[in-house]
Amino acid sequence: MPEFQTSPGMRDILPPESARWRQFVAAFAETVTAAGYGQIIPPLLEDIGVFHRVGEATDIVTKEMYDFVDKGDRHVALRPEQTASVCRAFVQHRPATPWKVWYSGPNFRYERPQRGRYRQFDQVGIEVLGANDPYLDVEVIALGWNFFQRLGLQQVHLHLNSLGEPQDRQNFVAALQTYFSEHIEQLSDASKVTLAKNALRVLDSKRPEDFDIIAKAPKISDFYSEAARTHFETVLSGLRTLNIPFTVNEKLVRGLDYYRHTTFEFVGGTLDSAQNAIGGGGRYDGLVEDLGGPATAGIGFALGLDRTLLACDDEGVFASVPANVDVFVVDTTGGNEALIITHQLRNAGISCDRSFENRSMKSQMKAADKSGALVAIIIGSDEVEADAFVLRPLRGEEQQSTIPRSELIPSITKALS
RNA sequence: GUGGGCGUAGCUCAGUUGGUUAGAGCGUCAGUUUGUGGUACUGAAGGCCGGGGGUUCGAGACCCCUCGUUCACCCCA
Repeated sequence: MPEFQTSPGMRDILPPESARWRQFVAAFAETVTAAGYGQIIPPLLEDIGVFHRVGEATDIVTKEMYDFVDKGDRHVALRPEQTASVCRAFVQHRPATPWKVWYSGPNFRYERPQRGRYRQFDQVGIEVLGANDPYLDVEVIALGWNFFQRLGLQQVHLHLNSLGEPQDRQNFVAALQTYFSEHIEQLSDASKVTLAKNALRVLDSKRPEDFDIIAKAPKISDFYSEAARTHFETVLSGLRTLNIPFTVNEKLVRGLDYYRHTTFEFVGGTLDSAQNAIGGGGRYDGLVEDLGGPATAGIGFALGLDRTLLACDDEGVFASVPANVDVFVVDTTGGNEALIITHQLRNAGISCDRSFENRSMKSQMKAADKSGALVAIIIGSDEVEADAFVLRPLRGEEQQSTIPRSELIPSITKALS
């Protein structure tokens, strides 16, 4: 074992896997920029207060944050997510609304690693600040849906719920608290602990012994105000109009107080139930306000790369490994010819590679094959003398041919087309 | 934070109730008569058997600790 390895929960993404990551982010960027979203690149590090506002006194903040005091005595933290940073940026810069942004990049949470869960993990996401319109909810959800379609994931399900207006939510939580307290003996031990902290999250329990009592619990839909019901129904009918299938799941909740109205999750059909959520989001108000800005409506979602790529593996999408280069230059004269030709090709926009350390021709041909190149250019002493090169197709039955140096670029361009 | 599984070559793994120079496949590199890849054959390089301590005449195998990894719990902004 080497002396130095990655820290727990951190890993290197090497080629060719890294190419998949790039494609993933590129596909997401194309999906959302086509809908008018601009990219925001917030810093990895924020004042810890930015994140404290997100979830006061939860495990999130108390145990799972990468925080430290910097050399200027500032208490800072590596961002555990990007929504809070986006809201902080909104307050700091006050852009015109609606402000539609997308992001991608690593986040950090000090958790015990397991399948699809790392301490440094990448997410992509979008947020829209300053518009409280159910059609925007539909747009945001539809963009997530479109993205999965674009990737080729067939088995993603959309789960949807509404938490109502703040007052609805508050009434509902009070009713839940009363109900669960009356039946506390029937709850699992873990859920008893959860109840003491947040009654809403008990609904989220995946423990079978809780299922019965949860099934009989008060329903959020009985607490909706007229406005909340109208908002939610507009969202649902919008999704139907776009032919986006969904399941209303009243157990889909968010523990944090500033969530309201629409919440949703994208669930991977092939993943185990305990960790099948590959992305989620919802409408939130109050977060911008908590960070010192004006009361501002917000909605967004984030998708985790790791779990989404697991789902891609399961469904066999994204499997093709792209070739490294189109052309491979084989030079048996020592390497100077390859130096010149690769330079010319690259300047002409043609991808190419070569061998180093003056290996045997056979060895260079092997490297050419492995590179995935479509053609090899072969230069030996004969070719140097004739001021020519051999163009050898590597895929298919075509014969090789000798071509004058002056026709390098046109001949290669033709061979690749 | 809690509990279980697993750490042997770059990778995937064998390794017999503890017994002498630790193996295979893949990969890498080099050859198979002089300038041609994929297939085949030959050969080579490459291991403090995760680390530390202990038991033993003897440990890759057994015990303890530790680190890493993995699965689950927990949590999930």
